[in-house]
Parts: sequence; structure tokens; C-alpha cells
Amino acid sequence: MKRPTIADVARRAGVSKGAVSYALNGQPGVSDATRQRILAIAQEIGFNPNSAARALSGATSNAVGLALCRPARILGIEPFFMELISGVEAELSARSYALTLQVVASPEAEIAVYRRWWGERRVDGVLVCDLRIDDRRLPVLAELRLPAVVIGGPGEDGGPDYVWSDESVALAEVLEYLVALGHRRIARVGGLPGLRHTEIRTQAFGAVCRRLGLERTTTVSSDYSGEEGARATRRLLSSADRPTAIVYDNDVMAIAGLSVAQEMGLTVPSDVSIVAWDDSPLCQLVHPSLTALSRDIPAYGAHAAGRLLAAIAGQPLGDFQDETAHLIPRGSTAPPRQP
Amino acid sequence: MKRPTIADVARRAGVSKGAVSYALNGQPGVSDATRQRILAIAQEIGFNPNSAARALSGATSNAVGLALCRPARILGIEPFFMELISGVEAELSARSYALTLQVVASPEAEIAVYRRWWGERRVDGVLVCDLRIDDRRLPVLAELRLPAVVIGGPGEDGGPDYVWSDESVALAEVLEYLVALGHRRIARVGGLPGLRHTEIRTQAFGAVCRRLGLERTTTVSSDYSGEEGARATRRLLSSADRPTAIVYDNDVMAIAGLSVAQEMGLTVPSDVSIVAWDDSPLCQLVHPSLTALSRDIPAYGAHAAGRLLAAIAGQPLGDFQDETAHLIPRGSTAPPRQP
DNA sequence: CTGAAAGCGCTTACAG
DNA sequence: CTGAAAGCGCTTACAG
Repeated sequence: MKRPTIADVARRAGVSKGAVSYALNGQPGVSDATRQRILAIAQEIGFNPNSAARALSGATSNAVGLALCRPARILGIEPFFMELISGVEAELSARSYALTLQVVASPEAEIAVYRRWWGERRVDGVLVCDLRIDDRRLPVLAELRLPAVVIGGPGEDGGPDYVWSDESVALAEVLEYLVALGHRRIARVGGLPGLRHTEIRTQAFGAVCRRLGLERTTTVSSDYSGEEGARATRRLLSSADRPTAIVYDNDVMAIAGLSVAQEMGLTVPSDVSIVAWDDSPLCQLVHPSLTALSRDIPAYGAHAAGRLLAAIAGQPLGDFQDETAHLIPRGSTAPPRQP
Repeated sequence: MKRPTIADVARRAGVSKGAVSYALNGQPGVSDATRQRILAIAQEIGFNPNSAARALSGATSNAVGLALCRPARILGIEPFFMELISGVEAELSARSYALTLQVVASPEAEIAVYRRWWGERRVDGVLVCDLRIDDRRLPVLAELRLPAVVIGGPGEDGGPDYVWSDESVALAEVLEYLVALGHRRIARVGGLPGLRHTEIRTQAFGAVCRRLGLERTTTVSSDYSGEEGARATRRLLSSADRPTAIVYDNDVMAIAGLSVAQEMGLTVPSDVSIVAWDDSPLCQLVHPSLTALSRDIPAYGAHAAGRLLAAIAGQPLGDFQDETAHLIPRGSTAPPRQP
């Protein structure tokens, strides 16, 4: 089957290729009647402009890149990324943009991917996840002048646009709720150290605990995996002065923690309360269901994608503070059992 | 920053653009010494061939498409897809291919995406998931002559290549194991009806149960979601003659089922045994950990991607039967409690 | 083994 | 408002 080209449309419409191009792209230069006729013919013969030819003529590639730097086993189990991608996709496909996805093994590999994408003109811009302290990717993107939107922040001035959500406020809501229930010894199982939002949460955790006058405020670091979450939980629950409530940086670790508590003969929530950050359907699959910090992840992705398209069009919209996660109390939190 | 082009490389090497192209693509037509020199210069100035120009010159687009037709909430929670994508990615990036991902709402939308990709020359081939009975996508792909590999099978003659795994044998292993433990009333919570592999499992379930002389063999249909899995489990466990073992078509439903059993005051595994199809890390996060049918999903994806690249190169390798899932017994299965 | 040239299918100034 | 033409950066026959 031969693909129809712009020349086929032009021939059938009795106009030049240039006119077809103008009509298709909504440019001035053709009369309204001609435009309608051309559009109808293009539709009729199923014409889609060759994306390579388009990109080569200096237009955009109509693709956006997303490089993910997490091991497969963590990517698979974290509902966050798939939900984010779904949202990104929804926005992109509404604007006829494609998403080019690449899983990379290290930040260096990710930078190499950006350079290659840029050299190949594969993508018009990129979405950046998992921002680190002093992130080396940002200077490279700036050097290449590759439009970018960072998911997670807040950002500094002069960099790319950020789409972010206030982690500190969300964490404060959790801690105030636990304190209101009567908890005084609260621990946190944090995500991968070195990630920007992990550090923000760690700082906020300390600050809010001090403000609320809490005695014991341990943060144990992990890597977001269930195994690490389980290990951290085991350590916390084995200590002499064990916490009565634990906050986890993601839902996978919270579920692992719940399982460890049960395995150690503790009852959730009366012996230990559990709160999960990120509320995927997983939280409602377990028994008891998990109290969680919830927010609309697909929408978060869609906002980031929308901002990126604006940046690509040369009209960066500036940073965007997305909805703050809100606490959804479920069966895994309750007042601590009186000693 | 100006992107280096093939002309820049040619100038610095003192050869024609054609020679550079031959050198870069491993074609004959340049001496070995010249080739080495050209390669070194390309490397040095960070040259990456413009993918649009390449695609336009009749070469390939060096991209492969994957359209996913599942709601966001199911995509997010099913570790299967992310693991599959990781494997696909690993194979593609080793061969410098990009993955273009699109989430679609319906099979019709998916067909439209294929037509558009083909018209735009966006991708050189596609990976097809979730095959249905009388799948309408296949004739369209054949009509467009768009190379394709179907993930899941087995396939019929004359179609695209399939990469598949023997579901019947895996299911037989599960049922024989449960029967050996002493179970006689075994139920199954199946996946989305209409999907090819769901139907294969349903037929196999009936056949194996007959062969083993089992009395009660109920299959309840669902949609792979935790909610549906929970609902189906509640119905099964409320029946007068409730099953002593339940096999679930994915791990998410199995976890939901475990939670329902606990909520109904039943003990797993002594009151009811649970087996999950697909063994993601989730299965080991819950308590008791789930007995599961395990196989290497990233490898499955990698095999499919490798076959697709072969098909794109015009050398389809034929159907490929991947590893059969094997049973990993864990804490969720045991002999039924004596009545 | 190498160079000059056509051509892929668009977009976009430039004339009319 | 429309047409003819150059040009994007490659690949690939075709001469030498």
C-alpha cells in the first residue's frame, strides 16, 4: 500500500503543494473555501504528513522524551510511573504528540540519551523525573537548549519550568493527624537519599516534629523497594522504644511494612499505625486498608506535559504548583494502644 | 548550539558525505583506514545522524510503537506492563531503537493510531498486546504491511510472528499441585473475557479439571482490577459450598482476594489457598506471601522486541515459545483444613 | 575505493 | 491569494 503524500492531495485538489501545507497547518495564504476542500480531500484519502519530512523541514519532531532511571523491578511495582505516563500521554495525544520512552541505568546514561535525542532531533523536549541535589542533567539540557519540564520541585530561578506539589504541607497534615490521635513516637521510612523530594521530605519531617514537640523522630532511608521497606520496618519495630506510627515514602514500602508488622505478631493499627505516601489502588487491596496521602498522579503528568508543550512552543508558562496531597484516613491508623 | 551534520564530519575527514554515510552504516565502499578515521571524527564532534533525514531517505525511522489499551488505573497497578516495557526497552536501546508509547481508549482508537503511525512513518513496526478473539487489529496491520509481533499466543499460520508462553501447561501444574495437597473444590478468578489468553486459560482450566476429576470448577470473570477481584472472591467465599483454593489470573486480584478472605475471618492458607498468576514483587509483600506462577517478564518483552527488529529487517524469525511459567509455592497454599 | 548528484516529502520565503 | 523553487540532512544508485 502506497502512502499518500502531500503531492497526491495537491493534485486532487488542483492546487500546489504549498497551498496544501498552508491549509493543513492553519497558516494564512489560502482562501477558506480552498482550505475546506483540501482538508476534506486529505481526510478522504487518509493523508498523514510524513513526520520525518516535517521534522527535516525545520518543523518540530512532534515527539517528547521521557527517560526513566530506575531498575526494572522498582519501575514495575511502583504504580506512580505508569499513572504519570498515562496522564502525560493523555495530554500529548490530544495534541498529536508522541511519547518516546527510554529506561536508563544511570544518570550518566540518561545524559547520553539526551545528547543523542538532541543530535538526532528525535524529540522536541523532555520531561525530567527524580531530580537530584545538584542535578547534572540540568546544565546539559540548558547547554543543548532542549526544552524541559522538571516533575518535582520547587525549582530555582533561571532553570527550566517545574511542576511540583508541596510535600512539606502534606507531611505536616500527616503528622498533625497522628499527634491528634495520640502518637508521640513517629518514624519515617524515606525514599532514595539524594533525590530532591526525599531531602525535602526529610527536612520537613524534622522541622514539623520539632514544631510539634515530638520526642523520637527517626528517618530510615531506603530505595522505595518492598524489600528495603520491610527491612527498615523490621529494624524500627525491633527497637526497645519502638514507634507507634510509621510514615512511608511510597505505598509499596507501606504494604511491605504492614506485612512485617503482621509477621511480627503486631496488630495494625492498634500496635502500630501506618501511613503511605502515594495512594494507588494497592492501598485498598490490603487488610487493613492503608491510610494514605492521595493526589491525582495522571493529572500531575498531564500538567507537566502541557507545560512542556508550551515551552516547546517558546512560551514557557513558569513553575506550576500542583494540588497538595491530602490525607485519606483508612483502617491502618488509630490511637496508639495505652501502655 | 549547532548540531553537527554529516557534512561537518565529511569536511573534517576530507571525504564526501557519501563516504561518511557508508562508514557510519557499516556499508562497503570505504577503506578500513578511512572508516576508522571517520568514526573517530564523528565520535569526537559528537555527531548523531538526524533521525528525520535518515527516515526521509527511505531508511527506517528506528522507532517501534507500542499501544496500550487499558484504563490508567489498571495499567498503573499491573506490574506486568512496566516490566514488559523494561524488557522491550533493554533490547531496543541496545540496538539504538526508540520506543514510542501510546495509551489508547479502545481497539478502534488503537487501529487509528496504527494508521497514523504508518502514514507518518513514525515507527518501523509495532508490538501488539492483549490479543482478542478475531482481533480486528491484525487485518489492518497486514493491510498496511506494518511489521508486527504479537505478545501472547500461540498464533495461526500466515499472520505476524508471535511470542507466547504455554498457559495450559502452567495451569495444569497449578491444579495438579493443589490436588496433591488435597483440594477438590478449586475456583478461578479469570481476567478480561474476550482476551485470547483469558479464553485459553478458561478452556485449559475446564479441561484439566475434568482430567483430574474435580467436582466443582467455577470460573468467575473479572477485569484484572483489584476491586473486581475482591468482589469475585467475596461471592466465591460466600457460597454454601465454598472452594478451598482459588487461582487468580493476576497478582493484583490475588492480593485483593487475600484481603477479602482475611476480612471475612478466614485464614489463608488453612481455610482457603490462593495462587496468583504472574509473580511480581507484590506477591512477597503481603502476609502470607503468595504462591505464584512466575516467569521472566522483562525477558519476554526483550524476546518480542528482538523478533520485531528481525521482522523489520525483513527476516521474520517465526513464532517463539517463551519459557513456561513455573509454580513458586509460598505461604498462601497448604492442604485444606479437614472438615 | 571515492565523488557528485538525485531524491525522500515536507515547509517556507519569494515572486507573481 | 497562489505557484515555483530552494532547502532541511541524510542514503544510495551511478559514474569515474
